[in-house]
Formats: sequence, structure tokens, C-alpha cells
Amino acid sequence: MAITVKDVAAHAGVSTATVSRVLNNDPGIKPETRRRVKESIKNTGYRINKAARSLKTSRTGTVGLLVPELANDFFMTVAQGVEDVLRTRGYGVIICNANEDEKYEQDRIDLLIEQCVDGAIIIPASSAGAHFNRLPEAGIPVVLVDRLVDDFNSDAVLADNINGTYSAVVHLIETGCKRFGFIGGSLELSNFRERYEGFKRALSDYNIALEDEIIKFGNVHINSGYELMKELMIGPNPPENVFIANYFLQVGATKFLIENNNRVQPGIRIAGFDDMSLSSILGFSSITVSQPMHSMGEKAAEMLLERIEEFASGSTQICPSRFIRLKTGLIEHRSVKPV
Amino acid sequence: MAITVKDVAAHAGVSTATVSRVLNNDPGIKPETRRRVKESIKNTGYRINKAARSLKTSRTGTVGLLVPELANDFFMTVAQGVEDVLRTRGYGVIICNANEDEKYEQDRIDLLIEQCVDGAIIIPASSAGAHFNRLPEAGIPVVLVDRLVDDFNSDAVLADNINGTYSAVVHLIETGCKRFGFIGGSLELSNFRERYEGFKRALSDYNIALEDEIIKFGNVHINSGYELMKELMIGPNPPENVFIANYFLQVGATKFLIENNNRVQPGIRIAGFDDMSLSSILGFSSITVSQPMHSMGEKAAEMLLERIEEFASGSTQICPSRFIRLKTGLIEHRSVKPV
DNA sequence: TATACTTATGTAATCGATTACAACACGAGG
DNA sequence: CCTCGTGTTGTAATCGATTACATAAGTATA
Repeated sequence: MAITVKDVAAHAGVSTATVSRVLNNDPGIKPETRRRVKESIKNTGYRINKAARSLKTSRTGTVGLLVPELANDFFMTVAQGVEDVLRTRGYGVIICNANEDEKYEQDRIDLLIEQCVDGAIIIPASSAGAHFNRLPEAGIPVVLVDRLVDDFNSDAVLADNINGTYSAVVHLIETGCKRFGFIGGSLELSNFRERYEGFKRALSDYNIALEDEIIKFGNVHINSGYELMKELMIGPNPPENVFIANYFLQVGATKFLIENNNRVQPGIRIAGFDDMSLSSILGFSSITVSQPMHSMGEKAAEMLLERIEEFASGSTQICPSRFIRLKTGLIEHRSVKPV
Repeated sequence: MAITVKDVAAHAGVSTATVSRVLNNDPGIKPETRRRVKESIKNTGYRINKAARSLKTSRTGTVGLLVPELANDFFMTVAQGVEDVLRTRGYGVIICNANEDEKYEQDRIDLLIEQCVDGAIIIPASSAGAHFNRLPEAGIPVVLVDRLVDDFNSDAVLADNINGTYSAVVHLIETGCKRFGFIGGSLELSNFRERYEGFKRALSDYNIALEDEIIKFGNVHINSGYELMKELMIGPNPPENVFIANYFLQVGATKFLIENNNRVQPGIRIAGFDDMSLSSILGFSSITVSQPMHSMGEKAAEMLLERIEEFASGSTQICPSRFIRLKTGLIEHRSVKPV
């Protein structure tokens, strides 16, 4: 049915071994022969059958990317970085959606193992990591991005959450802010724990009190941001400044303020972690911490490729896990004052 | 090295054929045997090698999803729909990024063919479609989503762009709007052509003049929306109402208005195509046309599965291409008036 | 009891590419 | 003229699962 190496071999008048060698850039082929084979490949319209190759080499040329959610610019910008690097190296990327659910995440890991991916990049959906161990057990190296998890360790690419948050809060303090609320995701997640840590450290360094009743934690979503901002605003003593630990929480918080015409705290200033393409048009936003999302993806892909080489060369002494922390930036927004 | 059917067969005291039959739910297996084999599968920790299976069956259990861009909530919500359906049917989804570039798109199609996907779902990056033909030529069925293209035809899932736009504009007219600007993407793209068509039809039906100087076309991105809104606002006679043909253009347009404190046309009302999670907090937005993005993905996946069956059963008489148009909705926003 | 048919399982060829090993040609060195 | 090394290509086994066909046991029919 389809064209195989045999057909190409016949067409070029050589053996299948020779065709295979040309396909794999084996140096020990006469230039003239190589030329002829390449021509036959063109003329026959031959396309390699990766299934057959994989069976023999036990390498599929695909890597898995497991993210908690697809419709999420943060994850997908990371994904672009991953894809950019991997594609130029000839790899295909299978993007899987864990649907913010450990069960789903499990299931997708099964999928990746079955598909025999050569490696996996994971943005964890929760702090649970035990189930990730099945990948290295199956000979599949893993790189984590954005968050660390419990009961599993591997290479990881992370943002400098502590210092990023620290510098944003300090910036606000130095421009006159005196009292801060905080809206964050669950402290079970390492990235939020770190951001909260940076927040506390900044207040502490400047002798500003940490007021528990204006420190709120929820999940990572728009709705949560909405609810938590509501809690802050109907509280006894609403803050004038709020640090919000990710973009989606900020969107939700902004939504609450807009819908309620921000009656409570007219001069409110928001600083947020993550700088997305829409951050600049969110109301009340004074400053955001930018993560190098694309680079995080690229770095993760590069680390993974190294590991794949290692695993493939069967080197028994695997060097220990490495973490990379990428620097964050600080983006000031012209003070947009909606309502 | 890894555990194969042979090992399972030995463990269960049967032949590899029997193991394979259990794996594939062949009905002609004694329940007792089936039980024993299943147990052996569990105990040996066997995992099927898809490469080997694919080689034999020439089915990989993966489908490709080619999108113009990853960090795009519209495309990714469609992707979620696709994944939801496909995953429950045991398929893996390879998501590829065409990077809004026909060359890239070509390249990713090559990738999909090499990976021997069983089918492909494509959201085209441009109006060019000739290069898609290589997929069906390679025995891979295709379903288009969102847009049609030139020089290629296949099944497609589309939104009812004309009526969606029509009803939104009519709604505005009936609530008192008298003069409309329009901001759209290139008319080369079928979806924008259709939305413009709906716009014109509404004005015509209500005897409202189409004023060329307040009808602007660009590309599909935030920047373009920004620039086109600027053009409208610095023009001789800026409109009070603007229909904007997609979410990203609307974001850009809103950004321009906010940054310039909307001095020109204080009462401006915007109606937009696409209702995303952030649409409700975009300033000036009065009404948006919602597309059933998730369902579009689901439908596309279902159509593709049918075609895959057809192709696989080798039925020679392939039934002609089918289009599905999905109804849009109308979402009113509480009039949020920033600035 | 012989025949035919069913049901359950085994045997072995097969998918398409890779690769260890063999083979062959050619020239250099002795 | 023989041997050896080098460079180039061919032969055939192999990866792991599937499946057409063969086989064997059991059951119904005449």
C-alpha cells in the first residue's frame, strides 16, 4: 500500500540497508549513492514510517507536555517555548490536559507511557507528585515547570517567585504604599508558597505589619479572585493596596471591583504576579511581575533533551536533579483608573 | 528489557495470540482464560507497545490538532472539546502550533504525516489550503474548524457567523443605535467574510447606510484592533457604535480607548464577536456573540472519528464533505463604563 | 459411529525500519 | 602473489503485537 524502504531501494537499485543509512545520515555512504537514494526518496514520495522505526529503536521522537489546563495563556506560552525548541530538533509534542484533576493527570500519564514518549514536561496540577514516578520507572525522563511537588523529584524550571514578589512589593512601598492585602492560591502549591514568602519578607524588611484579616487564600482561578476581593472589600478595614499572586486571581479581583464600581476603596492599587497580554488593560493595576514564560518552556525542553540523551546512552550514573530559577521582571502600568 | 506479550503469555500459560486477543477484547475467549490473562497482565506490569501495534495495524491511536497559535483561548477551548471526546475513545492528541505561518503549517503537516496520525483536525492559519491535500492523500481524514480554505475541501465545523453577527447588530439597532463602525480581520478568511456579511445585511435590512470610512480591516490580533480603533477615533466622524469581529481585535480596540481615556466618543458602545471569560470586564462592551467553542471541538472530534472508521473500513465510496454550522448566542454585559 | 459444525487456542507469517555481521573490491605493504 | 586494512554495500535477524490459518476438543445431527 504505502511506499516503504523496499520500494525506494528497488527504485535506486540498492539494498534497504543503504536506504536506511541515507535516511539516518550514516557517513559511510558514497556521495554518489547518497544522491541517488535521495532522489529516489523524492521521486517515490517515500515517507518514513515512524511506527516501524520506533519499534526497532524504542525512540518515538515525541515528547509529552502535560498541563493542568489548555485554555490558559500562561501554560500555553510555556508550551510555545517547548514546541519551538523541540520541533527544530525533530520532535513532535503531545500536549495533554490534566483538567486540574489528579485523576485526569494520572490518566494522561498512562497515555504518555503507552505512546512511548521519549520524555515528558509537566506543569503539575496539584502538589501531589507520587504518580509521576511511573514515568522515570518506565525509562522516561521528566522535567517539571512552574511548580515542585511532593514525593517526586526531577529536574525543574522555576521562576524566581520569592524575589519577584519581593521586588514588586518593595517598589510599592517605596512609592508610598503603607498597608497591603494579599490574595493568593493555595499554599500547598510551591509557587504560591514562594510568592507569599516574598511578600512577607518585603513587609518584614520595611517594618510593615502582616494583617491576617486582609490575607486571603483560595484556588488559582478567576472566581476565587472575585470572591477573595469581595471578602477584602466587605471586611472591617479594607486595604488600599493588594498583591495578587497570579493573573487569573487578578482578573477575578478586578472583575469584582468593576462590577461594584469600586465604591469601597477608590484609590486601590493592585500589584500582580504574571504579566500577560491583557494585564495592561486591567483596571487598578499599577505593577506586575513578569515571568519569562517562553524561556521557561525553552529551558525545560533543553534540559529534557539532555536527559533523553543520557537515558538513551544508557549511562547508569544519572546526575542528580537540577533546578533552574529564571529571573522575573517588573512592569509598570500607566495608572488606568476605570469607573 | 521491557515486558512483552511473550512474558505475559508465559506467565499465564497461554500463547501470545491469546494475550493479544484479551488485549483487544476478542469475544471468543473463555472467561476463565480471560481472567487469568488479565491477572498476568497486572502482575507482570505489562504495558502495550503502541509502536508495535501501530506497525501491524497501521493505526496509531493518535490524532493531530493543528492550530494557528497555542496561547489563544479560542483555539484552546476548541482543543479542550476535541480532547474530551478523543480521550474517552482512547486516542491521544498531538497539538501542533502553526505559528500563524503557512510555512510552519506545512511543516507541522509533515510532522503529522510522519507520526502516522489517524486523522487531523485543523484550524487553518490562512485562506490557503492546497497543502492540506497531502493528508487525505496519505489516507488521513481531515476536519476543518472555524474557517474554510481555498483549494481544499473536507468536513468542517463552523459557527453561524452570519446570523450571529446579524442578530447582535439588530439587537443594537433595536435598542437605539443608529450608526455603526466595523473592525474586522482580513476578508480572505471565511469567518471574517461571513461576519462582515451579517453586519452588512443587518444595516441593509434596517436602512442604515454602510459608511466605508468607518469600516476597517486588519489582521486578527490585539495590535490590529488597537490601530484600527485609533484610525476610527482620529477619523473625521467617529462612530458611536462599533462591531468588532473577534475577541482579540476587541481587546486591542478597548486598550486604545482606555489608554486615551476615550476622549473622542464618550458614549461609545462596542459589540463583539466571541465571548471569552474576560469579555465581561472589557470596558465599553455592551453585547457579545458567543460561539460554542467547546462544542465545536467535540463535534469536530466526532466527525473525525466517523471518517476514521470509514477510511479504515476501506469503504471506497466516501460520502461527500459535510459542514456543520453551530448556533451562536448573544450575551449582554452590564454596561461597564471605564474611565 | 461418522460427519459437520462450533468454540477455544496455538503456530507462524507479517508489518517496515534498523543494524550486526558478512562480503566484496581496491590498494598498500611485504 | 598473499595479506591486511579501509571503504562501501548487501543479507538477514530483529523489534513486539496482530491475525490468517491450522488444530483440537466438544456437541449436535443423521
